[in-house]
Amino acid sequence: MGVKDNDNFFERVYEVARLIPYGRVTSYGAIAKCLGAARSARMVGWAMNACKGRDDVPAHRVVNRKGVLTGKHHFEGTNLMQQLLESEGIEVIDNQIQNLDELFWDPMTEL
DNA sequence: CCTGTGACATAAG
DNA sequence: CCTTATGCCACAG
Repeated sequence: MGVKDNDNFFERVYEVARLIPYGRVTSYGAIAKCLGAARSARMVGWAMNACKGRDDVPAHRVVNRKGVLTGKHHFEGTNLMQQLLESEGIEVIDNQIQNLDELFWDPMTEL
């Protein structure tokens, strides 16, 4: 329907992001790798920037490799992202996800 | 076609 | 821990 259903890369990022289980997180690089563009981690983040307005995309579950909420500044307010994560049972201290080892969800491994 | 940009990743100091 | 620098790639203008 419409002129273009898929924007490809962006849509794919959103698709993977939607698959992130509740109370879990993943990294930009992991998603990028899952898409076959392991070196385009920045594009994933950029896609997130364009995800504003999409309730289907839990961007708050996507963090950087260290589990740091690097993109929190792109959410409304200053601590919305952290609140969303804590709301799912994820402990966040100083913008960093705790127990990342267990919470990390790898789309390559889990899928 | 070229340039700028960006919520990363990695390395180096 | 911090900042800088480089690579890397998709997209917008």
